[in-house]
Amino acid sequence: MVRKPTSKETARKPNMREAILAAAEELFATNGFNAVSVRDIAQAAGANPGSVTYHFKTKDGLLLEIYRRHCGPMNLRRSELLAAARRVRDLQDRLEAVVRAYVVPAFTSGSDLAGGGARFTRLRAVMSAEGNEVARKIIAQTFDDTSHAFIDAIHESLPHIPRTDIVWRSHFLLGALYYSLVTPDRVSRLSRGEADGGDAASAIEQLVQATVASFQAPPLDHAAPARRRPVVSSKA
Amino acid sequence: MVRKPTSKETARKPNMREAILAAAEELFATNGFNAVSVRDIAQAAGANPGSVTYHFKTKDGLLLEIYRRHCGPMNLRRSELLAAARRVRDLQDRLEAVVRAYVVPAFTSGSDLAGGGARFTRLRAVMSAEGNEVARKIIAQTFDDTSHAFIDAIHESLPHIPRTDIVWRSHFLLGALYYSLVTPDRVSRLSRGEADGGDAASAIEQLVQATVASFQAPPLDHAAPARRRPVVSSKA
DNA sequence: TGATGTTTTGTACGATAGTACAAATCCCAT
DNA sequence: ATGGGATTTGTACTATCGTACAAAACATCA
Repeated sequence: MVRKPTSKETARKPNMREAILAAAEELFATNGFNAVSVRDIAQAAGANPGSVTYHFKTKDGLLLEIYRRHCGPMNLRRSELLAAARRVRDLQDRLEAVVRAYVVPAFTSGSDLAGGGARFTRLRAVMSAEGNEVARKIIAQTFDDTSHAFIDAIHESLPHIPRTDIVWRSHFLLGALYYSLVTPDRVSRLSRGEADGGDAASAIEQLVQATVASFQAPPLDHAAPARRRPVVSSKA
Repeated sequence: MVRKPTSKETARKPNMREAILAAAEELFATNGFNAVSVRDIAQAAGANPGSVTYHFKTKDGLLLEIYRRHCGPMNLRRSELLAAARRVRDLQDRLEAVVRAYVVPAFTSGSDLAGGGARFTRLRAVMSAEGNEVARKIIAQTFDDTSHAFIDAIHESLPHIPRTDIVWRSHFLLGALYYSLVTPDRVSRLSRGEADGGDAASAIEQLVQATVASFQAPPLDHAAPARRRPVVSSKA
């Protein structure tokens, strides 16, 4: 009954619905789910609280729609980049390409929606931290496939590393990624202004290089920890 | 029946106060600050809602007290371990010791309080994600000194890496650390049961090794990205 | 024991939460 | 222009929030 594409393809007035989604996304990503009221969202969107109920029925429904809106495009983008990365010949280069395929869509727009994917990724980080039920369900059934695909791709590039280690390290990657989006100011602060934590390009490059190196670390499955070989040459 | 621990001194009945603190810590760390009501805390502690007000005045005051309770011991522990790590002769070993000195107290008890430091660290992760004001203030003025000390120590072991890169990578470390405590189940799930994300010893070992490798990655300050040399031998 | 200060209990209050719903408004095909 | 569905508005209801506060219960010491 909501469907009414009679003449002009889409809804004639997508403004309000979109504005509410954008406002909610921003507020949730910044303050968490529970700290933001429906009235806050409506006010930020220049809408009436009743409009939120009308379009999304409940507050949970609003969050759900935000996820639905982003998950598809973002995972699609990742799939494309991953497929391209898999075709890289050199194993070393391929590893970096795979990691980049995972990281880049999280920072840049996973879709054509304004604001880019960084906001949505920050939202995911916050929902994850809050243990939000709605988010947890969607995440597990939407992102686990993608995660497995990436883990497999990384494992291909590093066959001698146990899959378990790769899982841990890719988990660290996601944590680092989330945290970089949650508190970018901390980077600026600790670097005494020499780095800008909010600069996506820097964050991506730093994250990719650090992560590639972490994946390349020797496995630690063995009971007796093998003597690690020097990874950085002393040529300075 | 009960020995007398003291005559006057401090609280004669620390039970309730402690129970409230412990319950709040657990609930906040699991569900976030705003999702937990004072009544939830009181019920979990077997106390009356009024007791919370009596002991901590406000909900913010309760959170503040949780931080006060842990920050001191945890930073002390880190200082001790860092001082010991600094005395390690071999640069390679020292780097690992420094990273370990940062990671270990976050997982194991930062004090003698029941439950260990992991719960408090998880709490910090969640508060950070929610942008909690009370937490933000304490964090900046309590942990930044420690963070700088660790960054300096790492920089000592890796003089050829720009400080900016070290800041980024230690930021990633903290993010990975937080995320490991927030959603350990994801590790278990993605590894298909082969790894236990909740096992602190595994998490520490994996995190330390991955992080050490990431710190050792070549710097990327240069405009023209230098061709990275193979880090993993091709003997496999 | 009885007085005294501390802690716990019970309850109440104002504010705000999510949501429901009727009335008002808007847009487009007729 | 106009009728009718889609949207927006305004408002109200109930639940729960954080907090305050008086009374009850308790522990300690003269």
